[in-house]
Amino acid sequence: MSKKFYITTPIYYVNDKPHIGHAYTTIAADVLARYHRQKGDDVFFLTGTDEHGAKVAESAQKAGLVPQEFCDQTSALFRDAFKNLNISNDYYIRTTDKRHQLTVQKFLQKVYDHGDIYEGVYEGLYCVGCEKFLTEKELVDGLCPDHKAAPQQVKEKNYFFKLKKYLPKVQELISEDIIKILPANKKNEVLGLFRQGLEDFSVSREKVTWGIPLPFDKKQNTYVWVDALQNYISAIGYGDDETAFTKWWPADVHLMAREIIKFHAIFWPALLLAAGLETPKIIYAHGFFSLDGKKMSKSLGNVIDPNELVKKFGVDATRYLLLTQFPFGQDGDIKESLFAEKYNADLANNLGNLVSRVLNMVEKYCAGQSDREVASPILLDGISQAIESLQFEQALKQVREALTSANLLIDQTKPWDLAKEPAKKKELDKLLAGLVSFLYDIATALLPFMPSTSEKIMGYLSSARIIKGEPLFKRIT
RNA sequence: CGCCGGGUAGAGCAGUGGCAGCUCGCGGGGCUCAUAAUCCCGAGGUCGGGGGUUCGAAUCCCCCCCCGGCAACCA
Repeated sequence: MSKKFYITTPIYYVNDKPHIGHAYTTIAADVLARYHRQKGDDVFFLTGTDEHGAKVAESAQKAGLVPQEFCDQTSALFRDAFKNLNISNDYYIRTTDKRHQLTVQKFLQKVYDHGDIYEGVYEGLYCVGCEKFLTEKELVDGLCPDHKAAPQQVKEKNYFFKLKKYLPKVQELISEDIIKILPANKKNEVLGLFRQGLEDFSVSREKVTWGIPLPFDKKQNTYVWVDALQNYISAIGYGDDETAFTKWWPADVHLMAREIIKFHAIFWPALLLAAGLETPKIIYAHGFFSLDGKKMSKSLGNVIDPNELVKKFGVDATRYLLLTQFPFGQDGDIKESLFAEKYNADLANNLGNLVSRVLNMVEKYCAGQSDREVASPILLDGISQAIESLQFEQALKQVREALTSANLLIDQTKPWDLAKEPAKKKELDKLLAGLVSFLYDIATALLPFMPSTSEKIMGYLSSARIIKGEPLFKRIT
């Protein structure tokens, strides 16, 4: 019986265009999804877009669109970007989907009936011009930066979730790794949040018009985070398709960037407990990019569009380059100028050229005939282990090292000399068969990372008459 | 004392107790199957600073300096 594997990315807020950070998380999730499929697991891989909230409504207005149209447009940008990156998600959820909205209402009703949502008062600084609450941080000299006006202290009726009631339980689940938070330093960070103290949080907004109405008070809309988190259960049929839901839930991995870990590690499990559901197994928070030492931000104008990378390097190289910049769990700096360098060194020279030289020799010296041997468990096991612990750069490093040693082996054994002596034909055949098998293993290992390249290599090697073919990665000059 | 990262060769980064490594770049050499690719040798490091633990520290502990991020609604 095959194991089920349910993996998610965060759903991306449509207030922004897809950038390299979105691509990074989604590619990583895709690698895991493809790896598990390759292993024979039954995989459900979810990604999508988060579309409600005041900011979206505001952006829509600026764009001269009604919110739904605006969301349709931006959500499509994400969908296209992921298609470009060869992302193999099984479902693409949008929080404006009818099915999702119904789920959110069912879920909240359940929590409400359970007595864990109560009426309270939200107090904050409200800017009439923006028609929304501002945080202290957003203010400039105590004024709204857009309207140059002092915000008013305003109270509104809100519904609150009894987070505090569930904190001890959630803390226990995290401490005991029932909810496993990775990497380990992120677990410590989350446990630190418990020590600093956490308050009940508001699950609704009275003045935000673009959202899902609360089932028990239609005048209020669901707070966007509460809405968003539930994508993980609505996508697999909570309250709608019990068979599917039972099959997939709980999630095996929620993958995300580190800035949203609190919502996933604390708020989300607490809400799930209140609704009587299981908590996710692993919450993995990866690092952030900085670009040339600067924080990636729209105002600095240093945001990289993943579509541009794909145009320049191709899909597989883009996937490879993003995952090999720095260890997955940490933050790291990247320089766009180094991409081409790494592309040439690792992909064109090391991998691409090795494939070329092997294929060419088989074509020339063996009339395109070569037998393949069985896979080498040592190489593949090491790589599997690295992938399962989400050490993608480690996995790819092992591939790189293997390629280097194969290049060395060719130089040492000099097949071109063997080819000159008919007496050594057998030795030559055996050598090349070994290399062909080796490349097949490499292609197997690379399948989750670079699916098209991997298939291309396998195709070349499996052909009845092996020929040199086209270079896998052309050098960039 | 707010919390969390980071500071390792010219550049970019691995490495969490046992001779300091990888990629690029640089200098020299080899090979010719291959995408001017590949392979070998070499130069280049007080592992931010100081103190401590240890037979042994980039790695563990303490103090300090510098850089970045987070600090309740930021996807």
